[in-house]
Amino acid sequence: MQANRKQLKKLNVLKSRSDFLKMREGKKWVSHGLILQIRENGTSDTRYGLTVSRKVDKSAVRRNRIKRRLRSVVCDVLPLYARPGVDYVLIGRPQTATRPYESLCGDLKWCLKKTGFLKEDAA
RNA sequence: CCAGAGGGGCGGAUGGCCGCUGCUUUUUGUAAAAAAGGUAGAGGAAAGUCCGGGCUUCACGGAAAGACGGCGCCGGGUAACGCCCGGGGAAGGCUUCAACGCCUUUACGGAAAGUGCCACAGAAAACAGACUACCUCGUCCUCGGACGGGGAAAAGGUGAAAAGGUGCGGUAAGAGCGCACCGCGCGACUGGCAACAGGAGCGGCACGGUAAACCCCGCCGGAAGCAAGACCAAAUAGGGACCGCGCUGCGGCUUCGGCCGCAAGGAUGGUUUCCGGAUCCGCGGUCCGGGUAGGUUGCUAGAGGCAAUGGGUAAUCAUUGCCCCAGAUGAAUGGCCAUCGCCGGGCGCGGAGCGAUCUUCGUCCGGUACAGAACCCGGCUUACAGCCCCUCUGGACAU
Repeated sequence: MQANRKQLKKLNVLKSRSDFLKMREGKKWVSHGLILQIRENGTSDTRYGLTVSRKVDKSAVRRNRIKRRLRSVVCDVLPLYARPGVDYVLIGRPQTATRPYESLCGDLKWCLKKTGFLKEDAA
């Protein structure tokens, strides 16, 4: 289920604060391990961003671990299952640090399916 | 061997698949860049942001004073410190008949520069004091008391603290009133760089505590911070300069290029027309400066590490040699998995022992901390699963 390298290169990172604020206009779906915000960006690029606020965990070490696991999930799932030309923002939850990795990948696919952005040709 | 105290150190390992950031090599490519390989990549506290610096900007630069803030035994270390090391004083604890000694703590300058405060109790508490009881004199009388004058700080009671303590002399009773010892103050002189220590002799004893109360004295401090600062600079709006075309009427001004005000007109908008209203009064092009998003830089070779030798009780310093050791920026240094360590507990076989119990090995379960560089150093404080080393104390065993 690993994505190959060519597909990974298409992923860009959301950086500016205004991009994140625009995500409020898009769709949102909550799963057990993560929250997905989704919005079409009008280009052919697939972009993603991560949000783990201080509300989730006060410890910077555990917040960084949550972000690293989410980034890994994004690299494994998005190139294969997500439609291009869309911005994705994953929001961490306290359970993200301890939930099994396979379940986290399943959570992201579930959110894609529920928001209607799952790629049609992916099984 | 076990337990405790103090000091110092370490802060899991190996492998597989897939990734991230910097530097670098080769190949491809006009270039941008891409691919493959190599190499480096979180901490003892990176944390809290509490002190001290470097660095940057502000004031042209410097000095002094005042205000404000901080610090405060002495000597040393340091770029500097409120930090560190050594020493001294004081307080507390242990041992001891006691001293000596050992350990711990310590914002520890000045109370004869001045001001303030010292509750309650008590007769009296800071220019300190006669309540009871003591001694004596006088008067009265119911003959042992009452009242009045005086002497006395020895006794009682109060308090955190009561005018040096004990003994002898002395006295009407007493009192450093006198003497001895102890305490206290001043102190020649001696030791020490100093803080300070010892102390001949002198003084009948006065001069309470509190400065984390005001204050006084000495020393230090300009302010803000890498979101500092420097550079490049899109879109949009707005500013300025120049060029080309356009510029109705009236009035005013004029440096004769034009400009301003009013009216008319035009443009925008609406499916069309008319009426009314709103907004605007030039349009196009080129260039310039400020400056936002964004980007580059500052950004890691430094009060740097490691080793040896030497000086010093130590903190630490000097010399020589070797080494280059994170630079991210919605923020890299990882994600997943396997095996093994380490610690705790259960079970099983075996071993030691009379026994309590201890233990090799195997197996199962649980745990494996605190915590993430953000310009960089020196400290302090706080958090921390476990493990190792040294010193001391107590206990057990053996001799």
